[in-house]
Amino acid sequence: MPELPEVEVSRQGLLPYLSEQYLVGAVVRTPRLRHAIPPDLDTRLAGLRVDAILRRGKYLLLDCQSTRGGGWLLLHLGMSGSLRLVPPGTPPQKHDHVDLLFARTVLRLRDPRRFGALLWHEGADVDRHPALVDLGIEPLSDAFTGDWLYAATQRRRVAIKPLLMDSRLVVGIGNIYAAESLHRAGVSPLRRGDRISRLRYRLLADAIRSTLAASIAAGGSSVRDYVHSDGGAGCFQLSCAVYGRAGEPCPDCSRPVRAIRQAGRSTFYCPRCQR
DNA sequence: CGTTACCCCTGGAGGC
DNA sequence: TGCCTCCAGGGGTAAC
Repeated sequence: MPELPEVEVSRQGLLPYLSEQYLVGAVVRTPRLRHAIPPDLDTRLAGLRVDAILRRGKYLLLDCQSTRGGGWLLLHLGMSGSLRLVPPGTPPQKHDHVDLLFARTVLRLRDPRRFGALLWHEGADVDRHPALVDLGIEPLSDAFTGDWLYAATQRRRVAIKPLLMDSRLVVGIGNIYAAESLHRAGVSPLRRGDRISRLRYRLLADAIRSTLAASIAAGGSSVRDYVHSDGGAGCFQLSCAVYGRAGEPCPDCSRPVRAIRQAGRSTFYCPRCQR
């Protein structure tokens, strides 16, 4: 569920509550999600202060440095993860796997499918963590342009849609935003990466940036104690043009949206508007 | 090397 | 009501 916008909205929602706050411990109810949760998490975190919350791709990074052995907490929400802030003592519900305990609040991780992750990185330079070291460009960075995409895909024969979802190329674009960005740019999800013009890559980069930014802006207004969500409405707060709309009319040309499968994932697109 | 297939896990929807 | 199948917003790994 969470793609880049949802993670970024969670980051912004957590920031005012957790920055400069001291951790007092952790409660781990489930030994492993995608990976094993650090077994000594409770003692390791006690006394550390959250100095910053960053995002890299779909990872949330809590900077917990200290003069004596601090590090970084890496959080990934997988397909079904969500975070919320609850008062201390709030009884956990099903799939509430981990609590990060602060003096006056609890950050609670819920993840029914357990595809998420909670990792610890010892030391200061979190970019060297194995989960982050091979990640690609940030789509909201200034360096992410149509020209960059064009240059990076000249030897890629794979279809553009799975290419956009490859986090070693560009991070944060999941199944929904890949479909929506391609529709907005008028590019077929089936088109090979090395067969898209520079001009159309510029349209695509702009579409990715604006789609992600609009979703962040829409989500940013609704965050309080409940830090993102199960996004049940689909594309977070925004409505989707094609995702999940097989057979419905394309908003631009009214012809039916087509559903196919690519690399094991569903793809939605308009065969008329997207070439 | 690039690319595909499969796996991890639970829950909801829909068919029978 | 139950049981079955299929599907789901992610990503890591093995195999071709």
